[in-house]
Order: sequence, then C-alpha cells, then structure tokens
Amino acid sequence: MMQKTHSANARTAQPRSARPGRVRIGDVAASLGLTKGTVSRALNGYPDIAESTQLRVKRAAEAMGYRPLAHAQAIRTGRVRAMGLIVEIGEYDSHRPFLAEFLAGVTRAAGAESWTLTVATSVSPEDTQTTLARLVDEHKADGFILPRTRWSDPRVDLLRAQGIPFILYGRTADTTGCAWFDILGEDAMRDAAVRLAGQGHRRIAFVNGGSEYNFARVRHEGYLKGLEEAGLPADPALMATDAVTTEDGKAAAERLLRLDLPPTAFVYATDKAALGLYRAAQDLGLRIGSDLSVIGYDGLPEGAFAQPPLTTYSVDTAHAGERLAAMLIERIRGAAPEDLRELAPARLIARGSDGPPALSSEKLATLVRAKEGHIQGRNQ
Amino acid sequence: MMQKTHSANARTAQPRSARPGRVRIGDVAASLGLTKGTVSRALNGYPDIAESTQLRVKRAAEAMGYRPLAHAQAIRTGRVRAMGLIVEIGEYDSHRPFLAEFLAGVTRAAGAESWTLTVATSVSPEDTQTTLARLVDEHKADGFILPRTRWSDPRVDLLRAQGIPFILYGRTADTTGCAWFDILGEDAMRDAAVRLAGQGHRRIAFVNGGSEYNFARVRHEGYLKGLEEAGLPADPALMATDAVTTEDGKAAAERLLRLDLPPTAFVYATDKAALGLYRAAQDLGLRIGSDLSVIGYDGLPEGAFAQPPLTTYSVDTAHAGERLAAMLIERIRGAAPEDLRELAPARLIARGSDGPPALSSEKLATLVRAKEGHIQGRNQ
DNA sequence: ATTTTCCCCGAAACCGGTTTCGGCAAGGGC
DNA sequence: GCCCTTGCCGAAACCGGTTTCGGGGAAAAT
Repeated sequence: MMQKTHSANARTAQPRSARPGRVRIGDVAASLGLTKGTVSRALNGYPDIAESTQLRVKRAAEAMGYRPLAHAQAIRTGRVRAMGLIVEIGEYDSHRPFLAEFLAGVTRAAGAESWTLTVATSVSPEDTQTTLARLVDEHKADGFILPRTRWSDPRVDLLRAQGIPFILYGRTADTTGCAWFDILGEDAMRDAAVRLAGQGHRRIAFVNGGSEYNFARVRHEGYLKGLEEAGLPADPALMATDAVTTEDGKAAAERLLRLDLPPTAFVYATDKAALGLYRAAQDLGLRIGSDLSVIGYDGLPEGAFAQPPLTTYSVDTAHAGERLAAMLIERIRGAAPEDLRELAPARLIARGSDGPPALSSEKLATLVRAKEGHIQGRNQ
Repeated sequence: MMQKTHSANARTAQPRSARPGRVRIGDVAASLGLTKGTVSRALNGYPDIAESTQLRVKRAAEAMGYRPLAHAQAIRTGRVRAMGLIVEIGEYDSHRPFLAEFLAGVTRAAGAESWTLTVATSVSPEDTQTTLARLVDEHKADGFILPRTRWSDPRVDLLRAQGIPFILYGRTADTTGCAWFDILGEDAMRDAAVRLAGQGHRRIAFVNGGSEYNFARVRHEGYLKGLEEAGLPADPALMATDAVTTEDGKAAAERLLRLDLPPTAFVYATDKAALGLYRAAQDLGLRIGSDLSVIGYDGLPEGAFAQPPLTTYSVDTAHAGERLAAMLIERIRGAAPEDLRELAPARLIARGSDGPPALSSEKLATLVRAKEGHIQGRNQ
C-alpha cells in the first residue's frame, strides 16, 4: 500500500503539500508588516483589533485573493463548514424526482454562507447507519440533514448520542433535542377530504404511503380530521396503507373499488401512488374527474401530464432544502433546537381530477362488477 | 459579525475544538509507548517501521476505534479525500432523472476508498464557474467530476490552469491533460439507423439534443455513419437540432412530418425528446411502431411506460458514476490522464416503437396533410 | 575486536490556520 | 506627577495529524 502511495507521490512530483502559488495568511501578514495571528483576528472580526487595522487587513486579503483553507481552519475550530446528507436510494425511491430540487435548495442556502454539502448514498437503513457513522468519525460534516424521517429513527439516536447537530426534514416521535422543518401534510390531507366532501362525495377513501415514515402518520391524522370536519364517518375499510409505487396505488384502488359500497373519491398520500388510480380507472372504463375523484400530494411533474391532470397539494422542495440548510447552520452555530422548528403548508394545485360525483356508490359498484365480470369472462 | 460568533460559541459551551471522547493519534501512541510519528508511519505503511510494530499499531488503532480526522491529515498532505461535483440545474434539466443513480454510483466508488463527495448546484454556466472557483479556492475537493461536457468547456480551462485534477463525463475538443469516461453514443445512433434501415425504412430522420454539448456532436456523427453503412443518402432536411424538452421533440416531429416526403423512422438523441413524437403521432392519428418508427437514447424510465414502449439505447448511469469516481481517484493519486480514458457502449433495449414501415413516405404525406387540413379546418 | 551497515524508532519541524497570553503605549482619574 | 485602565498588537502555543532527520543498537563485515 505504501508503495502505491510513494510511487504516486513520486509521479506527480508536486510540492509536498498545498498548491503552489496559493496565498497564505502569512503572506498577507508579511505584506502588511503584521503577524498572522493579528491578520486572523482581523479577518474574523475580533474586537481587540483596531477598526482601521481590520479594514486594512480585509482590503489587503481581498486584493491578494486570500481564501483560508477550510480544512486548515477546521483543525483548530473543529468546523469544516460542511453539512452532510445521506440519500437512501432504494429500489423504488420516492424522493428521486425531487432530489435535484432539494439539492438545489440546500446548496443554495449553504453556498450563501460559504458552506458546502457532502452527499452520500445508501441502499438500506443499515447502510445509512454505517455511512453516517463513517462521516461522523472522519468529521466530514459539522451537522446533518436527515430526510424522510421515521417515527423511530436510528439516525437521530446515533447523532444525539454523539452530540452532533442535525435537522429533520419531517418530525419524529422523541422530539428532545430535535430541530426540524416539515410540510403540513396533515393540513393538506384534511383540506383534501373537506374539499371532496364539499363537492358532494360521501365515501372518501384514503391511500397512504409507507407506514414506517412519519409523514404517513400525520397525513392519516389529517385525513381523519377532514372527515370529522365534514361530518363524515371514518370507515377503516376505506383506508389503505403502504402504497409506495404506482403499482401499489393501482392495487389499492382496485381493492377499494371492489367494495360493496366503493368510494367515489380518493385522497392519496402521494402523487406517485395516485397515478395508479388512473390505470385502474382505465382498466375499468371509469372517468377520472367525474366517475371518480382523486386528489394527490407532492406536486409530481407527471401529475400535470396525466389525463385529466391531477389535482394535488404541491410541496416546494427547493424551499424546504433552503430552509433546512439555513436552519442547520444556525443550529451548528449554537441556536437551541427548540427555536428551530418550522412548518410550511403545501399548496393546492386544483386541476381536473376532482369534482362532483357523477355516480352514487351503489351505481359505481354495479358498474365495477359488470366490468370485472366482463374482464374475468375474457380472461378465462 | 464577531459578536455573533462569540455569543454562539458561548452558547454551545463546548470544548473549544474537536469532539470530546474522540481518540487521537497521540492516545494510540501513548497506549503503546510509542510516539505519534511512529504510529502515523505505521498506519500509513511506511517501510521503515518493523512489520511487528506495524501490526501492533494497526490492531491497537482498530481496537481503540481510532479514525484520523480527514481535515487534519489534509493540512499536511494537501488531500481532503473528497471529490467535487457541480450539477447545473437549468429550467429543463435533462439529467434530473439520472441524478440519483449517478450520485449512487459516484458515492459508492468514492466510499469504497473512504472518499466523500462534495456537491454543489448552479443555475447557469457562469454560476458554475463561480462555484467551481470557490470550491477550488477553499480546496473543498481534491478533484472534480465534470458532467455534460461541452465542446469548448470553460470548466476544463479553469481547472487545467490551476493544475487541479478532473475527469470528464463526456469528451471535449482539446483533449490535452483530460481524462474521461463516456458512453459511445455515436455507436448507438449508428446502430439505430442501421437497424431502422434493416427494417425497410428509407427516410430516417434524426432529432438531436442541445448542440452546445459534445454528446450531440458525436451522436450526429454516429447517425451519419449509420446512414452510410446502410447505403442511404444523408438529407439535411431530415435532421433537427436542439430538441431538449418533450415539447421540442414534438415540434421537431411535426416539422419533419410536414415535409413533402416525410420520414417513416426517427432516431432521437434523447428519450425525453422522443416522447414528443408520441404526442405528435397522437394528434395526427398515427400509430407508433408501424406508421412511424422511433428509437431513442438514454433509457428513461418513462419510455417503458409509453404506448408502445420506446425502443432505446440505455445508459448505465450508476456504472458511469462509479467509473468516473474510481478513475478520478486514480488521477489524483498520480495516474496520467492519457491512461484514464474509457468508453462504454449503450445497451439496446428493443421494445415496441420500431418495426417495418406500414406506409410509404408518399402515403404518410397524404395522411398527414389530410389530418392537418382537418385540424386547421376545425381550428378556424 | 573494531568498524560498518542497516533496521527501527524518537525527536522535532511542519502544514496553515486559530486562540491565548502578556506587554507596550496612550489616555484617564486622582 | 503617578498609577491604573484600556486599546491594540506581537509572540507563542495549539489543533491533529505527517514527514524529515538523526541516532542508538544489533547484526554483519573486516
């Protein structure tokens, strides 16, 4: 192993350490007849440096193009000015479509403070823990953004135990020491249910996402609250869980439509799953927006291209990233976690997938049964 | 500004630098009765340390859970063990769907060597330059992955001038000092043309992507080569450029189909644009896979769900990321750029969007004209 | 038996910053 | 006129590693 390193070093034949030509703090100091300690304090705004000197130093540093090495500062300050993000990339990963926007938001806010973002990926929760531990051990980041919060989240346990700052995108069970930013998915689901009830729907189904995540919990609560506000009974038969993919969403829709009294309206916790209803409807010859109403959540671009375009509660993912990054920096700088808790609403994008029911549940049931018999007959 | 920092420090009230409880190299040394210099050399496999000592040290370090601080090493070695990636997120960004896979590949390979990835985003080429300069100045990365290479690429100029290692995802005009990994888009386009010709098509159109990128250049060449191999003439009227979005792809298709002798087959440089042909075909009442044939490129997931599913040349983006990261590390360790140039083929996924032409160009032309007149008539 | 060689390792410098400590000079109070 | 602040900066320690240099001791050569 050493051989490798040695020969490599030999080949590059560069001066043993940093880039040549780089201007160091000593250079700035020398050019001003000061010591590097003074320059450092001046640049960092210490109060025991004369205002005039401070200005002189800053001007000179600017002119000479001096930029302190982040890792050289880090050795003393213990801060690398970087935040960590571990993206869990499963087989069917639902934040894939938002990743670019999210990163854009995070890096924009981070860059504004001259921070950077260290990204890692993982394929499973266990892998996430391992990777997180490595980043922590090597201190590659001063704090972490934890997306897709689980109800009981091992990442939180790890970081809390080590006393490392973090911020959640989402909420979690044990809130002690937790800062977070989250979207009010519960409000969206509540509004969706109320909206559909207002259109005349009486049987409104709810298809939830992966139940290990916290967002599923709060969205479910919101849906229930919506029913309550609308004066509708909560029927467990009308609720499905763990619809992650479009296929899942389709399967859930089919099951619900085969009920004796099927729902005429559907609230989906995710757009991706909601698109499954479109396929189920197509198979059954039902028209979305009249025979069936559906409201989704996320603001997935594909939803806008569906026929009819999907009514949804859209999340500003870039903004979420920005807030998370900014808040994490505050947290690392010492702000109390209790003061860093922010919730933002999702925004309704009313499109064509919901409206007054064209059929009663009874009529819908006969229609479905007729079609199903037909399909079965064909298949046999 | 200082006030802020000061009060923040006071609030956290942590020991002034690194985490308490962290085991440092001195601790390992003390526990073995050695000096930290010796421990460092032992861990880094220097040949002037006795084999037995080396083993003893490594075992102790392992047992004590010692992990050197990356930035503490960096101050002397000049290496932070991190690579940089700047993702340009424009309005219609075509690598968005691949970003997750790409990051997965990059971080997998990087993590295998205990490297990390620093990600930044930008909104324009100018922004990219600024961001790149900042990362370079602060030495947040030892080298960079440059995706979406342009024919003349300012990022290359900047890094070359500063002597900072980089690797291209794609190729560029001036290859001096450049290492790269790329997909043989030219071969894919050539094969696509030959394949369509083999199915009996005589007029094969080509709809290219953004012409500022190098990939457009090579894919165009491949298409021309394919025509030549098939013994077909190259007709400039059958070629379109800069189709970035699905809308662009649709517009290009419509223009081409209005020709006196429209093409019966289309080679698209990107799947995203190719999906535009589906919309154009739908409007004109033409069936894809018989009336019109189309072959795309990228392996976009949406293509599989189109009706009929899109035949395409699929790119293994995760693999590309892995190779790029691994090669960049080699480059940084001193390998010559000339030895780090790798090309991989795209893989044909034959689906239902291509086949023998059901109509001649002449018949197709009358069909289109009839339909167009109809639409115009309706619109007026 | 002495000298030379070589193998190991300790001591100390070094990397590029930050932070502590102390001292000098000017200003203020008595 | 003297002492005590106060403001400002230099000197030096420090952070956690890496790398250079040199020397002690055992083995090999003479």
